[in-house]
Amino acid sequence: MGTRFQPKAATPHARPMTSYDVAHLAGVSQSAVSRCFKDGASVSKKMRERVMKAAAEVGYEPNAIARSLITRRSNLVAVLISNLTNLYYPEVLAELTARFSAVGVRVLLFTLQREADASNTLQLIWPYRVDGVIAAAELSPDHVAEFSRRGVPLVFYNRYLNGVAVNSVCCDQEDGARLLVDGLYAAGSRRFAIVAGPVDSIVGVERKTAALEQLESLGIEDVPVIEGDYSYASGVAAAATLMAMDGGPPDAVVCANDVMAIGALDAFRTDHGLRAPEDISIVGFDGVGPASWRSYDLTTIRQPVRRMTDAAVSLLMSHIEEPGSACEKRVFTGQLQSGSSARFKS
Amino acid sequence: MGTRFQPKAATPHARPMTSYDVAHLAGVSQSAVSRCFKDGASVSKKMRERVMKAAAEVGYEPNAIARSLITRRSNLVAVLISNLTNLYYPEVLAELTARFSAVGVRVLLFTLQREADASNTLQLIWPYRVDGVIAAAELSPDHVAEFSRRGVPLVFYNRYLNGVAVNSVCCDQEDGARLLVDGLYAAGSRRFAIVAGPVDSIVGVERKTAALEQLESLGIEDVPVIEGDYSYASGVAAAATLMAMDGGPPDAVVCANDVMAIGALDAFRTDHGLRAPEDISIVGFDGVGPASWRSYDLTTIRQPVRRMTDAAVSLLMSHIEEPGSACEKRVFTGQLQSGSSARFKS
DNA sequence: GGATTTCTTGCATTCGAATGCATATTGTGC
DNA sequence: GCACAATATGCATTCGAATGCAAGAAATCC
Repeated sequence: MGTRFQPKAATPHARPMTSYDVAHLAGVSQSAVSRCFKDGASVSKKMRERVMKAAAEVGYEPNAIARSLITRRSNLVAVLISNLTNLYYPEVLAELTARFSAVGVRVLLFTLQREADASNTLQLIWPYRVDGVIAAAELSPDHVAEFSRRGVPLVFYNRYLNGVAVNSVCCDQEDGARLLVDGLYAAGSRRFAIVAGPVDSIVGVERKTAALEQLESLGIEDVPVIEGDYSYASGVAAAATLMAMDGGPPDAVVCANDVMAIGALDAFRTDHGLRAPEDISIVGFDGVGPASWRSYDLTTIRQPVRRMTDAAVSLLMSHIEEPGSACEKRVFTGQLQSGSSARFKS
Repeated sequence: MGTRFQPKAATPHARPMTSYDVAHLAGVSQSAVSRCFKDGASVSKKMRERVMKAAAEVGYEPNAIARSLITRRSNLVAVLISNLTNLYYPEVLAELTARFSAVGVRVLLFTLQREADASNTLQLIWPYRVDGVIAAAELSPDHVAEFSRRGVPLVFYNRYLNGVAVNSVCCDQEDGARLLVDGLYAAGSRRFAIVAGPVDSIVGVERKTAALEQLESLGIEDVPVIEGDYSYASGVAAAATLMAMDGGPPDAVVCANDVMAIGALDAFRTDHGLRAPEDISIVGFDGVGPASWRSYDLTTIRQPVRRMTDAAVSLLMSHIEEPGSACEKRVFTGQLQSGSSARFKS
């Protein structure tokens, strides 16, 4: 077999231009180039023009890595999300990246398969010296302590830790749960059931607890609670469990999120022959897209994602600008979205 | 008003330890420390122990920024996604980040609101000297040329460019579309309609074109095509349009994605009183979660997301390791997922 | 016009880890 | 125990931009 000539790489892949290249071409010093790319720096108009012309000519872009090293500011934030498959999070993530983009910050994304991955994931984050972190995942108090020890600002999204000072942006779970319970009660429901989230989900527990308390204040007790995991399948399973209860199914089911509500609704109708809202009322929480689909038309609490992500970003940025400022919890009220999945009176 | 004492920042936020700190504590040189954190380097066992002990003691972690600067390897890849609200992408994104994580690579996420944002977004990416890019968004040939000029590996996910050499991982759209058409035809459907994706979506066009060609080969012509935008609402709208057609609605509707199929299905049933599959057969494409929900039970083509993301990651990594290797297009066959939304015979 | 202030600019150093080269140490063979 | 090889280590430099300091240029004032 004859030897073949190995063709050279198609392009020489000229390494990126540096400020020295630009400086050389423009006949000025490297520091001058650097200053031209920093606004507020002391540069004469003439200098700026010359440098910018040279920079454009060679296609120079400042190296963010080198800049980060000296300024100790990476302009990177990490976003931690526990399960992206939860229909609610993609919207949050899209909003977050858009808003961070707008303030010149790049997003490093980390998804956690299991909550236990948090420690490992944090180890991956530290070396990159991110300026801050948004966590839509469960972190332990120890984790939080590590953030403050390192001086890395942290903002929780729809979670927080009891008894630990943290920044957090939340939807008012209690208020939402009460609204839902009240509306169902006012429309005549008396036999309630709750499909809760997993016990390690703070918002899930809050929604459940608030609903139970509100029911109790209305004189309704011994409400059955089924634990789900926020998935469609667990909504379906919950419906089956509720159908098998002594005394028959409830007439109102409060679910800890929309997807379980949808699962339950589907199961009650398809598997068990019930009609909603005639035979059973079902409500959810979040206001995800599919909740508005004609087959479901769910009564739910729509979280104000825009305003919440807005708050999360500005909260994080302000802590980045002024390290050590006091922690803050910002709570937003969700909006009742009334559909035909429940007999409801607000 | 009296002046108040400004309390000092709660913690002094000791700046992160450096390799020099470790070296000093261990009584060795900085280079020794550096070598201990690089496997394959020539370090004695005794040295490694001493250094690791000192490192653990002060809580040292290598600074990835500094490392990137000297090695010219950021271990960062950018993932571009056009619309995260498309139900199909969150799963892709989660898989991608998990797989990149596994090979020690971090993901910078960029979401594009409008396709026109691509140029701007690329400008945000270059300064970070990412090692590579995965694009699930439309890029122009000029954009692609810029990648190769810069020597930055690029892998398209479910898109490509005609006549331009690019790396790409795709689901076999034609094959899937043919499968769907054949099954519908075999079950007796003769009056077809197509709900297509937007014209600037390559996969959408492929699915449509392949379906039309297959229909033609079966002797079915003049098939009405409605253009949608992949949203639920556009599926609903398409159903309305089809209902208003001369000669009544079709008996089989091939939709370019699941969400439009779901929208159409909902609309046909709820708004127009048709039953599926008795009166009308509807099929989708993607195999997203909601396609399997009881209310829909869609017949669709499930894209092998696991294998596709796997391929995308390894394709990108191999081009990072060996710059300039030849471009490759890897096509995966989707799997027919048969549901009750259509009369179907495979 | 000369003195003084205000801008501009360049020089030299810094950020923190990696690495080629030279030197020191250890190990091997006889 | 000696010569030589193999391995370990340190020194000095590098990556690319930012910045304190000092010197030079321009603007201001009287």
